[in-house]
This record gives sequence, structure tokens and C-alpha cells, in this order.
Amino acid sequence: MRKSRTETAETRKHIVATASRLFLARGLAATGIADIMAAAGLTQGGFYRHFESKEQLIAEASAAAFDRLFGMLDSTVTGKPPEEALNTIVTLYLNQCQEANPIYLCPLANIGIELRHSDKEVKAIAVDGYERLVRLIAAQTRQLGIKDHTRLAEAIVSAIVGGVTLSQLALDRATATAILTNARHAVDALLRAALQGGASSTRRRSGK
Amino acid sequence: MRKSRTETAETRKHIVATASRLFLARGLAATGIADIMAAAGLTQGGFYRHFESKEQLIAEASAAAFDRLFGMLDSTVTGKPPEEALNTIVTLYLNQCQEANPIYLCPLANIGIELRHSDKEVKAIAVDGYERLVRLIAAQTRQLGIKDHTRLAEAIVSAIVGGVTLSQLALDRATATAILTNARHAVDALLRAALQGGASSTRRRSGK
DNA sequence: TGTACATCAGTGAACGCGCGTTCACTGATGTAC
DNA sequence: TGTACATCAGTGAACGCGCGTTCACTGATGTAC
Repeated sequence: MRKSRTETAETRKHIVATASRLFLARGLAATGIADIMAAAGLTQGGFYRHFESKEQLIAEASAAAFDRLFGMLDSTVTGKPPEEALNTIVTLYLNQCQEANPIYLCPLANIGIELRHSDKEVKAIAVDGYERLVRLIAAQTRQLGIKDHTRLAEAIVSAIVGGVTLSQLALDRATATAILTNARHAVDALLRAALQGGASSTRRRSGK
Repeated sequence: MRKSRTETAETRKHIVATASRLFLARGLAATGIADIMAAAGLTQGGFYRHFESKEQLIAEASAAAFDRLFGMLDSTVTGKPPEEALNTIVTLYLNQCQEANPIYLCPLANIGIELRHSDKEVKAIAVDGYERLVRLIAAQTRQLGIKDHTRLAEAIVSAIVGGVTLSQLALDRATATAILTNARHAVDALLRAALQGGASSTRRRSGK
């Protein structure tokens, strides 16, 4: 039953794609190798022809999820003026779990805390994804002429990751939507504050 | 080896306290009943004299963690003026994982996403904890005379939960601290924006 | 180009292990009289 | 108050199950000549 090289490569990609979907939807611990292989239309024995361990698949699936998400965000945003682009990114990010068939889930908001005690390689992928998200948003805030554009971008990322995480704890959709709406207001407020104070202000903070 | 009623009640509390510490530090899936009972100085067989299932312990341990956290925050903040109180709450929350011996970890930031597919009872405890955190912060923002004080409180909660969650992905302490510092800046910016735009009757001194 | 052999993707079953849970047992505590 | 019995907290071992991983096997693909 040996497959050709291109078929093998496609199978591998298919497993990673299936895994990234299941891991993000159900969590790492709750998703088994057999689940993934069955969902991919294969039997579990074949798994180790492609991967050394579940941990390796977690790493690749996370990376794939980030690539998919940023691919979508990049292409959606390209050519748009920065304010509209920023608005679109935040909307798409906050609504990631509300879609009928969510395919652009972010590992940070969906399995972030589960990656905490993973291999360094896996954590490095999560950190890289975080930095990509910050850069994508900072690219917009920079074009808006905001002085501390990276700092604002990091603040926005905390707010939207926190919002999506918290919204998933809600027992009903209305509560989830309310939490997301509020995270959106937080982003708007942060942006307004930065646009007003942006060019001149030296950042102040209240004492520790 | 039967124990007296007071001893039994103390044993039960001790198991819950131990479990809440281990669950928050290591995650739900990574913490077994045997681990918890051993850490509590007992054998695993005795577990089911006190609890019906691991899920029930997760519920009680989460509730206990919230109670501990809010007990500490309430007593620290009582009597302080709202600005200082808010500042203290945010600082303590953001530094929860940086302590040498972290005992005030918040379930939202540490096991939040793992509670996603738990029983309704468990999720209800998480939602309740979220609302308590919002109320605690809203009590301060209200005293600051901010119009949408609850909305601001929810925005702050998203930012600090997101910040703590993300900081735990960092590979080194410096990155973690940077993420937390930025979440703190986000809170400051949100507060400044609200004080400028949303102060109703109560006038705050400018204090620049 | 055709042929013979080596390779290896995928199958299906099994392995070992750790988990949550159960259970017979012990003996101190609680209770009834 | 003292005594006899029932209760049950805690022990230590076992159970069943699902998990990640391994393995012998199959047969199509790749390769050497």
C-alpha cells in the first residue's frame, strides 16, 4: 500500500490540517491521535510514518493554525487604509469562535494556556504567533501615526485574546457576545486615547 | 481509622486547598487524583469518601481559588481611595504568576480555557468568578465617577486576563514581564480615556 | 526499456502505562440503650 | 455512666479503560541494473 511521494506529502499536510482543527476546537488533552487519524480518514497506526510524537504534531498544528489565520488576515487587510484594516482585524479576531464553522481559530486564545508546559519548540511557536499578531496590528497603528504604536498593538492583543478566552466560558451566546462587544469597546477606547494623546505625550503611569 | 467529624471536615478542606493549588499551577488534565491526595498527605483510595468525582473537585477547587483571591484583594483594598485600590488590584492580578510562591492564582487566567468543555456547574463557577472580578473593579471605577464604569471594568478584565495568559507563554522572564507591563499600560490608557471622556458629576482633580 | 528487488505508506492489532474509580478491610468514632 | 454495636475515614490494592506508541504485515512505489 505504499503511496507516491506527492501523495505522502499531501497526507501529511492533511493530518496537520485536521489536527489543527481538532486541537483548537477541543483542546490538546481531549484530542487523541486516534481521533485525528480517524477524522483524516486514516488509521492510527500510520501516524508514526509522518510524525515522531504527539508533541511534534502539536507544534506543527499550532504553526499551521497561525499560518492559516495570518494568511486570511493579511489577504483581507491588504490595500485597506489602516483604520479600516485595524477594525477588520479586530472584528475577525473577536468573532473567530462565533462563526458557524470556525476555521480561523487562534492558538493563543484557544489552547494558549495548554501550551504553557509544552516543549520549548511548541512554546516558541506560540510566542512567534503572538509577535506576528502584534506586528500585524502595529503595522496599522504605525500608519495611523501613533507614537507608541507597538505598545498600543500589544495592549490591543491582550484585550482581544482575553476577550475571546473569556467569551468561551460563557454559558449562553448572549453573554459571550456581551464580553466580545466589550473587548471591542476596549480596543476602540485604547485607539481613541492613543490618537488623542499620541504624537506628543510622554507616557505617565500612576505609582506602583 | 475513622476520624472525628471536625477532622473529616478539615481533611476535606485540606484536599480542596491542595487541589486548587495544583490544578492552577499544573493544569487540570496534568493533575491526577493520586497527585493531589499524595500532596495532601493521603492515599488516593480515600478521595471518594469526600468527593463524587474529579469534576466535582475541579468545581470546588475553582470556587476555593476564587474565594482566596477575592478575599485577599478585598482585604487589601478596603478603605483605600478608589484610584489606589484599582492600581493595587491590577498590580496584584498581573503579578500573580511572578510571585516566588504563587498562592493567589486566578482560574480565569490559569485554567480558563481548560474549563471550556467542563460541566455546566464548573463553567458557572468560572462565570461567577469573572463577574466578581468585574464587580470588584467596577466598584472602584464607579467611585471615580466614570459613566460607563461597568463597561470600563469589563475592558480592564479582558486586558489583565489576556496579559496574564499571554505572559505564561513567554520563554523567559523578561518577555513575560514586558507583556505584563504592557497590559498595565493598557489599563492605564483605558482609565485615562474614561476619566477624560466619561466622568459624569464627580469631578476628579487633574493631578498632572 | 524492462525486470528484480528494496523501500515504505498505511493497516489493524497489540503493548504498556497511567488515569479515574471501586472495593475489601481496618479500627477509631459515634450512637443506642 | 458504661457497654455493645454500627458507622465510616482512610488504606492499599485492584479494575477497566483509553491513551500514546510499537509492530508484523501488505502491496504499491521507487530504484538499480
